[in-house]
Amino acid sequence: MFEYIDRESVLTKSFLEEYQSHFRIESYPSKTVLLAQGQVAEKIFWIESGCMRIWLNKDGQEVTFQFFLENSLVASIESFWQSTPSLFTLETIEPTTVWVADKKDLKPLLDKTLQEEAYRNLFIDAIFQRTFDYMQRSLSFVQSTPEQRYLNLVEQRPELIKRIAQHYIASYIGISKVHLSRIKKKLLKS
Amino acid sequence: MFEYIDRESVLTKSFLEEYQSHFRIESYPSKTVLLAQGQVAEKIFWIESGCMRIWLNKDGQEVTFQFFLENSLVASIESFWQSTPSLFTLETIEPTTVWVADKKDLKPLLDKTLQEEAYRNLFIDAIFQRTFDYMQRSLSFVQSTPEQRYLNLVEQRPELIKRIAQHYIASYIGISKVHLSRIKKKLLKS
DNA sequence: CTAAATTGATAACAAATGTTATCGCTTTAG
DNA sequence: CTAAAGCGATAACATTTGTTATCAATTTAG
Repeated sequence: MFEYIDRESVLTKSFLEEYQSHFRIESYPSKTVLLAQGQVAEKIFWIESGCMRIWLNKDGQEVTFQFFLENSLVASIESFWQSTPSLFTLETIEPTTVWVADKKDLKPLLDKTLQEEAYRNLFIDAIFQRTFDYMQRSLSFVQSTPEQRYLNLVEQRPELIKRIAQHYIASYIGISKVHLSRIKKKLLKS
Repeated sequence: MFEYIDRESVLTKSFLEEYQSHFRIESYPSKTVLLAQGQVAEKIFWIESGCMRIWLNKDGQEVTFQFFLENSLVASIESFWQSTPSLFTLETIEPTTVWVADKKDLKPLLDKTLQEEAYRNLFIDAIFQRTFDYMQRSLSFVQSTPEQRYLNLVEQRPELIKRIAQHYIASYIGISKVHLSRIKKKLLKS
């Protein structure tokens, strides 16, 4: 886990060791719910291998809002940060191995880390990046057709297209699975 | 301008005075472009009175992405923070009076402010709030029908519905102006 | 004050998208 | 290994949504 972070960040070794001490490794089969819609997120996950999605209920149908692959940090971020009931259910969609930590252990350490200017700036940039990602996502709905959204995904996140069942992709794009199938057929012809 | 901030934040008087010294007041008529799509944002605005929107071009049509009313801080946030070309055009939609500051003057002051824990936490919370807002917006497109998105707006931002022309609202919701008119008619009947 | 522009509603039609059901083909569980 | 579940394609049909054009009412610019 931390070999990866090390390549990407300026976190020093001592910080890393402190963080690592709070994480434990766990494995789950596919379709395991790690956080249910309505619960408050008390844990954070680092995906070592496998894949998850967050989804929510829309008139009895599951709508997928986001995917997470290995080497990413996952939490129901708004629930984790604000201690509000999660809007989403977090569920594995492949057999998945993660590093888990409890929020109560991590929070003091994070506050300490943010005292230091370099880390603080990294942290702020990371949140901003998240903001821009969501902005782009919102934008894609008013700016692009479903076909364009699919093509963007093919270009920008080809791993998702390869690994993830098509009906999940469809709801992520905001269309029905039948319609996505039609779009693919049309694209094949042209 | 700063009377307002004062009520809402923990900024001390000395900080406020330093910030205020960088702002100047300006007024524009309706339909004034303050930042064009493709330019890098070098200014930040505090709206004293009036109303703006940010929009972008979609196949020759203007699509409205966001509105800003008085007492809010406005910039093409991703352009301002990352110094990248703005995705949006910022334009007034009413006669508008703003406080303006230049990014080059504000940045050093902001860095200094963020040294202090209380301000830093405020700042981080503010960015997170922005993230959650965009998350909700993305979510609304996969989770809700256009009619539900309109009703949410009526409930949560009634000022927008009252003040802003319907065709702007329509593109903000992600539908055509004709369709919004139809939705309103249907709602009247029920 | 007056002409021009903007706004919101509406109709008629076209295109996009959803729903339901069916059918092979994989994959998974036991 | 075998039965069950999951998956992707497809067809038929219903519904939603977009497009274009028109009109009356209102607002704006000069």
